[in-house]
Amino acid sequence: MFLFFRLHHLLFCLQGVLGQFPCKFHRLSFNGRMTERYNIKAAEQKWQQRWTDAKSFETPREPVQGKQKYYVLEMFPYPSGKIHMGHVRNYTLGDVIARWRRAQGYNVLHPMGWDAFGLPAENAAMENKMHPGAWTQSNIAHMKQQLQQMGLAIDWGREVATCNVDYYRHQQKLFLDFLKNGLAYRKESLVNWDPVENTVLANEQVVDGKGWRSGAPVERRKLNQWVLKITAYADDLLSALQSLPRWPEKVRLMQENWIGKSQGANVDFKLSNSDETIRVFTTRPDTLFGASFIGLSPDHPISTDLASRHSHLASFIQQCRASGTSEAAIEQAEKIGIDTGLKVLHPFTGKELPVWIANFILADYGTGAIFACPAHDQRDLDFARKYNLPVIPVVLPPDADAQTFDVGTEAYTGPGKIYHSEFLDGLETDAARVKSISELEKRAAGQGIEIFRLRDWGMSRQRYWGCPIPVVYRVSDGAMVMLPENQLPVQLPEDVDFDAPGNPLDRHPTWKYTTCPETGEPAIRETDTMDTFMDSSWYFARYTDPQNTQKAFDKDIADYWLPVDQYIGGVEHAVLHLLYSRFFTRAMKACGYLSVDEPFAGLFTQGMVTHETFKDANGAWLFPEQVTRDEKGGAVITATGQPATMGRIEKMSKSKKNVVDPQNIIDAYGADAARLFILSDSPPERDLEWTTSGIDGAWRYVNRVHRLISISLDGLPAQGTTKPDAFSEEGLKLRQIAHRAIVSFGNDLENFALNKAVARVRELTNAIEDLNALDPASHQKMANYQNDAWAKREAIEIALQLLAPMMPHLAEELWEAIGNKTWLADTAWPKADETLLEDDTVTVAVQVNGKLRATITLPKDADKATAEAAALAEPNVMKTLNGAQPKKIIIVPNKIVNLVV
RNA sequence: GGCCCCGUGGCGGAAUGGUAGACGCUCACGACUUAAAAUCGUGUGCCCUUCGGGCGUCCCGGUUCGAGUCCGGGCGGGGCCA
Repeated sequence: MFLFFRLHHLLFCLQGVLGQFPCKFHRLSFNGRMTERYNIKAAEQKWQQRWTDAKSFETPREPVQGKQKYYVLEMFPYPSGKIHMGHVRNYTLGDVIARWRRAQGYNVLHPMGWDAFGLPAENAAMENKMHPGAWTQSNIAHMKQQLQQMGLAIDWGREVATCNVDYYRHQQKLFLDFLKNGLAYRKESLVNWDPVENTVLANEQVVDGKGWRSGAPVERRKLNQWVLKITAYADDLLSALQSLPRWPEKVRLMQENWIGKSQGANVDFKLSNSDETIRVFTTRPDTLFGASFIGLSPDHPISTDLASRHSHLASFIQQCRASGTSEAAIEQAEKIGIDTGLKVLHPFTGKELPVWIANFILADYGTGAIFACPAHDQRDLDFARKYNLPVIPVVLPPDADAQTFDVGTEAYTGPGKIYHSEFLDGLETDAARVKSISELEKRAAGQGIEIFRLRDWGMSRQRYWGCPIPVVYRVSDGAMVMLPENQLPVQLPEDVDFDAPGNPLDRHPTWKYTTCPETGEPAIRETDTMDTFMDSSWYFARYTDPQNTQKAFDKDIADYWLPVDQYIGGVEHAVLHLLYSRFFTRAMKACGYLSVDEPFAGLFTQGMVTHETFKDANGAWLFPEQVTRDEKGGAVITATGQPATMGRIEKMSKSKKNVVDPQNIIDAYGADAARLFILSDSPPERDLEWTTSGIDGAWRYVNRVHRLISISLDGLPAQGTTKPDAFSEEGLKLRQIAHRAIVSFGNDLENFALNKAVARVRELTNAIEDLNALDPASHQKMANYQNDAWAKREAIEIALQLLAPMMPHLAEELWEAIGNKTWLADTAWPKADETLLEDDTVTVAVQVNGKLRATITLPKDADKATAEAAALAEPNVMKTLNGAQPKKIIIVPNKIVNLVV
């Protein structure tokens, strides 16, 4: 694994491990001075220990008076075993913000914990014969130690793990409160059922209609499920997105699409041989005259009823259930249907329409029934063509001719003029919708309605490793009974086996048998557990008061800290986790837990960490360290000399073998270098390509800064020395660069442009090097040169303060080395001196016809006449003008002079 | 198919409508070294013979004194929803 690291890194590790390992790199001679080389390992450990011992980043439980609060949160990790580069990026971003806000004087909350329930622990239990709890706890211990090695400014005193009873007991109480407030209910609903694993699968766990692990064809099954009433907030969750300006537009849009509000109408079609009606939902009431048949979902009550009497319908419905329940699965499946023989009457024309059962109609969207207008809906058209049903165009596209317009195999779904539609004729589609609805309402045959794509949240999982649902079912009458608070928590039993498929709780010999809290009669526990998304839907609130044993959290404390000021995580949670958390916050408010509406005021979604991929001649993936690059950019397999093909640059993943283990990086380069590289190359919202040369560059910078400051120590004035009145030209320049860096660095952080912030601080250290590199003889000829040491100290202090959020260990170490007694972690953010931000002179570009011909130096805010005269006097400008008189002269003060000829 | 985002040197990326390429990576040359590594210095968009000039931000068109940036139409890549 370590082969790909260069030799010097290896030696460096050894030096760290063995302490005073005699190594010729250990001491370097520079400018005749012996300089200690930076011992990364020792320094990082030293400061981590100091911060821990001093509880530097622990936040008091009670609100701090006189300070504004700032809650920084990164999405907590699943304890899979060890951290990956995505974690490094996520937690480094958050740490920079937390340390920076802290230095700015905010009362910062920056906690960490573990999303610790979930399926992988059960899989591990099956494979390794290890209890899910033990597996999880040991993963947590290892990952915590890894995160601590990163030097994160985290309040570890607030650590939570969702699998601990201390945490999930409150979740059970929360669930009961939701239940009492009508926000949770039991519902028979369709699920993806894996017949081999005997469990429900989430849609994303169904791949090509088969269970992702068992490979068995998934069935649609009706099951009693616990459901959370997220749809009660559908409208609010949608409209409140506008109150979240600090969320990425992209995420708000994705949630908007997910909630999927549509305006439409319910239309009642009367059956021709009875008084019963079929209610359909449509978003296109303007196309009602184009209706050619009625379609029912296979799970519509009428379908079920008919199937009980007609075996050919029953077997058709059975066939439909063989595919998954997701919209994508239904969309991709071939459209099939069957004529029921029933007829309905069109509410406007009175004409008879046939009723079909079709597999592409969703049971729980709208009413589970549609009217089909094949001319203007692609799915309806495909279906109509297949079964030879009529296609009646009623919307004329803007450029089409009514006589010749014909629908072939492509439905026209755009706007246009209505025709073939009696009283709607001549109207535009939008107006026709309105008119059609009012006409339906007039005839009591329907009404306008808004519906949402968002469904209630089915949260039952037939799993062991999740939060138990605190209800029981009385055996005598089957009644569901909530457990009273004094019988909480319902703890998971420890003695479970994973030898058989299905839910170990369900087959546990004793756990599920209990008594009814109301009557004392025998009762059976709910053996489903909660979806792990519930665990992560309120952890941000628990962090505000994590040690509270009485309740989930104190209301006043949660109200003080929430909403989270800056939440950071991957865009893959743009919909589910973030939407669930927004729902939970509203539900918790409804139950009196807190007073805020939105959990996350600011959201930042980071890009992925990617890496190049390699394959051998047989197409098998290769680890990057198995491959050597040649000069021409090709690659060969190091061991065999066979050529390797370079694949795309992709997200790091074990399956493609393009992973770099952060542990190896921290061991070889140190946490600061890893943090710096992950911040420097790409804007945080974009994908970052991990490269060896990139981390090498960051490592070089760590050592370079250390060297720079080590060699600058001679002649540096003591900390707190009074500022001299005047500096040399060079000294003044350095001061200006330093103070401008404070401003631009701050702006960059405000905008999350951390790559630019890194560039700014590098400019500053480059400028300090420039001053050091000045030839002493010429420097000493400058006025006031002896005061430049003060300017240098100031610049170094500012540089270290700006570096501190990114490379905290190095910054602390050097801060101490220049004689500071207090720590950077406790030092206030520097303030820029206004007088140093602006120059007396400015460089102005001179253009002729928009093309740059010269640059001139002018006093700041010079008047236009001066600028014009200076521009015209430039030799190169005179040459280009060649005697011609400018027709027009545009002067933007301090920026540009444009001569138009 | 609809909606959204993105296209800038060899590479990652900078540029409130105002000097395109900050900062870094790569590479080349030089210094130091017996040598190498490390480090330091110089150069590095393309083209022309230099001073200097020409061309350059995916393509085509537009607005503007001035467009990487704004508008319209393409092409290419990605995301979400179908």
